[in-house]
Amino acid sequence: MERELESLFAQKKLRLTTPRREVFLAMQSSKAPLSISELIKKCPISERTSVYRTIDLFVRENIVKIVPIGWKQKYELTDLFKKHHHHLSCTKCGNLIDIHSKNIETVVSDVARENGFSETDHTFEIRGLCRDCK
Amino acid sequence: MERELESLFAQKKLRLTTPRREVFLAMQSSKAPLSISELIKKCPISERTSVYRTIDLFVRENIVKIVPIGWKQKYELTDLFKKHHHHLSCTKCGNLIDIHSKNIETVVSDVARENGFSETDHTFEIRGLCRDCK
DNA sequence: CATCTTATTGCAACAAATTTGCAATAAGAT
DNA sequence: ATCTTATTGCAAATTTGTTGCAATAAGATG
Repeated sequence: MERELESLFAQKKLRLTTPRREVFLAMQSSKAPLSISELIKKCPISERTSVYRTIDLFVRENIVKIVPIGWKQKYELTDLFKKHHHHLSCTKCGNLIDIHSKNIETVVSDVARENGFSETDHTFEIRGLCRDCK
Repeated sequence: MERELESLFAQKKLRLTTPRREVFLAMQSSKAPLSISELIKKCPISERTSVYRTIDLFVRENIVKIVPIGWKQKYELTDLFKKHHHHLSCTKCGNLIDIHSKNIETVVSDVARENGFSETDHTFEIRGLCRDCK
């Protein structure tokens, strides 16, 4: 998997540097999406500035995507690394549940088609109380 | 409708001040959701600070809700003032299309129920190219 | 393996966005 | 018309994000 990273970067002709490795591993080891400030905390070896630059790079290179979670922008690995999914977000305990729903995807493409839209990306989130909190 | 505003505020026991009136009217007169900086520009009478405070209040009071649009946080009046809808967002021309889809709502409640979630709110956006841009 | 080239880093300085404290003001109650 | 107190405007502080540049280290080359 360290292996995997190397070939990924080689393929994209990007240098595999310390901050890039650190940021990628931080993202990979987190079960939930991370905000920039969380990411900066999780990457103590790298300068703040480098984390910003790295995450920008990762977004451009389609390694990481931006997801809006509970009204904040967060980052998570793209579908290349993690199966496409959406989130249920508990507003009480803050927990996130990953969901994989065929129906959501169907609605997305139906709505896009009906409106003559060529979809590149979509966002879906449900907020509320989870089983335990309600 | 100015009438409407007054009774709304009276009901919530909030003072109807100049910044609150200005922010509300700005939101109401805009067809698309607004970012804070757009809102500040649209509210020249009120201090920047007051716009921040007002929008926070409006969110707390469920007058305004936050919507993620094209990776930015924007604000728009809640369903109390504008029929519930979602957005198609063109990444080329920046245009927004409002959509009212029964199917989306169905999927939302199905998914929530299946996961023992009691839904309070949800987010849905499709990004891509609109009819004209593709 | 040593050397070379050049992308990337760290740091410091800057700029922008957001928050806070507080005295002055003005809503709305009496 | 007066009083009480929430809210405002303003200035200062803080936090968040950006930029320029010299030093460094990836990875290419011989």
